[in-house]
Amino acid sequence: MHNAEIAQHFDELADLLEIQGANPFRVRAYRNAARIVGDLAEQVATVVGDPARKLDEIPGIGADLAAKIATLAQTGVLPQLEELRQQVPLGVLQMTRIPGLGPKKAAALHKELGLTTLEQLRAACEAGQVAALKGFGKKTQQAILEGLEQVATAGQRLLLAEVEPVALELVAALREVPGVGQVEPAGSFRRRRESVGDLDILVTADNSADAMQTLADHPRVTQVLSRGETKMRVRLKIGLEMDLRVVPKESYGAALQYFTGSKDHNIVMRRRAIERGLKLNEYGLFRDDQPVAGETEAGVYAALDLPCIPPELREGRHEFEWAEAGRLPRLIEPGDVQGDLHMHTTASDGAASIREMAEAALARGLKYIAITDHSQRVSMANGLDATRLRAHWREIERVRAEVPGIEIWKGIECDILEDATLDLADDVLAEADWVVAVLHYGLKQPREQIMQRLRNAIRSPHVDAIGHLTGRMIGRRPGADMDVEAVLQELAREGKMLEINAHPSRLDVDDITAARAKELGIPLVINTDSHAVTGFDVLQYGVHQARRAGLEAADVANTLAPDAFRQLLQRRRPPR
DNA sequence: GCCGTTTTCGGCCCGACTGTTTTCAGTCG
Repeated sequence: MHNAEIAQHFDELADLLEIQGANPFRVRAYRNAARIVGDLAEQVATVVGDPARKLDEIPGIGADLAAKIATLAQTGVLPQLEELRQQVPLGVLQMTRIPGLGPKKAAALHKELGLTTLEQLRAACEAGQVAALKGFGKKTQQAILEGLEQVATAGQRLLLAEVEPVALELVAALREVPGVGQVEPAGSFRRRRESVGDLDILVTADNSADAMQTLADHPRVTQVLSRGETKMRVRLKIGLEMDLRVVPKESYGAALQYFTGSKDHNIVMRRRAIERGLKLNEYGLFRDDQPVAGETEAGVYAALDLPCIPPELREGRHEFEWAEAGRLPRLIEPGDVQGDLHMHTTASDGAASIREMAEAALARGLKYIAITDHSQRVSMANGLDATRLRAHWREIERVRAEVPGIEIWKGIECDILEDATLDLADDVLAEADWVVAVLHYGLKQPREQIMQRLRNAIRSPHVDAIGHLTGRMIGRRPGADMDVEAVLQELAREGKMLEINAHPSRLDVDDITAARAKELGIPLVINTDSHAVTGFDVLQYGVHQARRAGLEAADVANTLAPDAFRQLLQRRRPPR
């Protein structure tokens, strides 16, 4: 069983235990374990099979959880979970997805009214039975009825790039409000996660009323869900919920730290505060109610003996370990990138010519690009066969003279076919300056066939890098089933590069895989996969993903100057 | 269920808002 599935099992176990009223800290241990396993780059199944490796050496995993992980990895079944599923009906678990209904209330509905499905819950609400229950009332009953509708059209996470324009618009509107000081988006948006589940915006002001009214009246907002003195929650038209928090300016740093999260990161921060006889909350860092820090984020970290950890690293993974050891990476920045090695032109499915792409890249400060149109298999995208490709490359050579100041490389995005061969012959690929090999078709093939395809591609002397490794589309389709660790080992062995595809719906490879690639010394390349001159704008998303992986400029090959990149390529290429 | 230069037992992050309550539990982030 894969890590992601193991994580899901532990989360479900935690949900079920919570409904049964188990010790909340025990529940947290399971949730913790779900997150830890989900974040592991390596498949636990391989660790379990290795007698030299021990799962319970991972912080947060003790003897008991290690045994349960091993059971799940090997058998795919956890007896304790099966037993809980018998005891708690699925419908009761589903009730906790209704906003405002938590494990306690769901358990009460089950116990007091014998409800086991969402349909029964609806009927009980309509019959007025729920309002009569102790701890419930008319408003709760009405909220459940409305919540049942929402569960049907469940609020999905949105892509970071979908949320960004709306967030920036709301920030701009709040900055206009008289009396408002700083306005800053926080939460997973500030951590630059690939998708955002809800938006958090922090405001400093002595009086929250005007900021809250501005938000309530904003055309992007459809409904005010709750509104207090310092906190307001609204629903946005794009389908996301948003929290507005208002704090005084002396609390800005502490509040920004707190609302940026992640939850796991903050738990460690607060524990550090306690260890030092301090208390940390969103208003500041206090010793005996006297403020020690709070105005700036850096001040809060410094008072806890830490450098200011970049938001992208605040996931409760390795950031504290790195910070303590003085090994916090100097994260890559968008301006570090000098080349872009994955883009399309009108020769296949792009919207711009070679020259237009080169000029747009030059205008953005790039020093080199590789034109990588599709290979013939991608007929839908007008993919190139050998003849057309060679003509295209001659055209590239011609355009080089027209656009000085930028190097234009003859590249190809070569499909790795379903039968594990490459879409173009070796003699053609050998003429390319840059070959990025990718999976487009047959993503649902069995894992072993996918692995065979990737192995063959990586071992080809003509392939320089693997592009959008899994083929996933975030929130729309999963990637191909593969043993990522084995792929990375193969890349490291063969000295090949790995792409971080910057397109916001791909961001493939993800942060965890990129971090593991760095550990193995595999050079990453961040590419935009542009299909138009505006395509270059997505570079920042790839860089943010790299930052979340803890990558420095030195870990990303296309931060090199053109000559240095070419040398790196030559060193890593086997003789052709 | 995890963890230990305060501890192998007894802790485990902290506060806002709502609704149902007359002082607080549940939910959420």
